[in-house]
Amino acid sequence: MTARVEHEERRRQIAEALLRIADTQGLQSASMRAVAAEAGVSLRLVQYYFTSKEGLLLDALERLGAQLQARMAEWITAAGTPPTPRGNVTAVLSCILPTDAESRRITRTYAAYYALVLNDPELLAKHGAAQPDLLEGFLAKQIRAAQDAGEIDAGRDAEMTAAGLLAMVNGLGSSVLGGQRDGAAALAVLRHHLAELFGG
Amino acid sequence: MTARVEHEERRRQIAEALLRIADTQGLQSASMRAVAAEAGVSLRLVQYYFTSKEGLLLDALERLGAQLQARMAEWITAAGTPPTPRGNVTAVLSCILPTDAESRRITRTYAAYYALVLNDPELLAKHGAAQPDLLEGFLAKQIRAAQDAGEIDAGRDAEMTAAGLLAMVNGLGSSVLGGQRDGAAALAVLRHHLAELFGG
DNA sequence: CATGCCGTGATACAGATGTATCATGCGAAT
DNA sequence: ATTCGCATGATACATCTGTATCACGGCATG
Repeated sequence: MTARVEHEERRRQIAEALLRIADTQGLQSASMRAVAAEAGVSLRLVQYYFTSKEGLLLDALERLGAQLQARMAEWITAAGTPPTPRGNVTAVLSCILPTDAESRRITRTYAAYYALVLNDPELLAKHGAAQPDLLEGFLAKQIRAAQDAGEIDAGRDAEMTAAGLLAMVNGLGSSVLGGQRDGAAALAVLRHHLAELFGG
Repeated sequence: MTARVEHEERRRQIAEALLRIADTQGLQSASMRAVAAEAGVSLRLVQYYFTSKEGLLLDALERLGAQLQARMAEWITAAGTPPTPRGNVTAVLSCILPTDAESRRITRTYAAYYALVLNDPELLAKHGAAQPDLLEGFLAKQIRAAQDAGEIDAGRDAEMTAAGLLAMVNGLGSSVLGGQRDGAAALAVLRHHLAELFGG
């Protein structure tokens, strides 16, 4: 009936169905059956292409990470040529903030995974959890470059500043998802601090 | 058999059992039966003192909020007399960071609730969700006081600075819970930014 | 003394969930 | 042409979950 279907394509289809559910209803609601229905396939197929639910969750998480990375790359190139440290930092940080539909989606879904990982630390181990550290390193490098160019006071600690900025953006994102403020207000807070770090 | 037991005491006992489970195993694992077992009572009693699970969750959340508030009050008074704006800000922010057992517990449990609220926004409505805003207002007031005293550059926007600091602390807390860094490192980042805001 | 409510236990119920099993059709290789 | 493995469907199973029901002993109030 089916003639050797492409596995990767089916896996993508199913994993993205899970991400869609995680975004709109939370990971709690992402049961095997719900994912199957969302993907338009039978429960059996979800079992077939992903042996266990844990496998499905991990695969979808990797795809989510790739999506975020792609978005960051886009925002960096859109920041103008030639790339400047300030442009890169601004692009990466604003791109994480839930300001438009896609970033809201990504942020919400990441938050759902975060909660999952908190009480199932083994899951974290099975996933390359180095992403935040890489980002922090990238930011620190940009800040050092800006210091060398005289745009930022050389007395500042680049690593500390990078860590603080990234944490602030994460916190701002949480406040947006929690309904405490909207994306524009969060962006304003970020811009304010960036303006204070680089020249006004 | 029982002779008119004190309701409030039983409710406290049960709600704290839920908080204990939420801390150690996550809210997912806090089923009615698990809470009953942890509290050392029968399932029926949990049902009796809290009609529904939602009621139990909300009650426990209020208690958690009270615990955090008490901790902040302690840390503020421990910051020295007379209270200074810088002392207050430092106390409140460091007190939220998961650096010791109790703050880890509170932060973890709040994170669990945060995930719950994300995909069940009605729950948020039934709970006084103004807490973060109040905190932000308090911080902004302290910062303005420091500005009046000449400790902070008067050109800064107090509200933006307060929002940024609070978000940063939340983000740092998440990174600690996620295992990216330990409490001491998070505290160092916070201290670095506070030193930059106030004089070194 | 009788009546009725309060606190508690045991158990039932319906639904959901992850996973396993059995079956079947189709295409390719021998 | 037969055989075998891949892709898929239907269904079963054991477990857990929140909630509801039935029952019963004790204490206070009439």
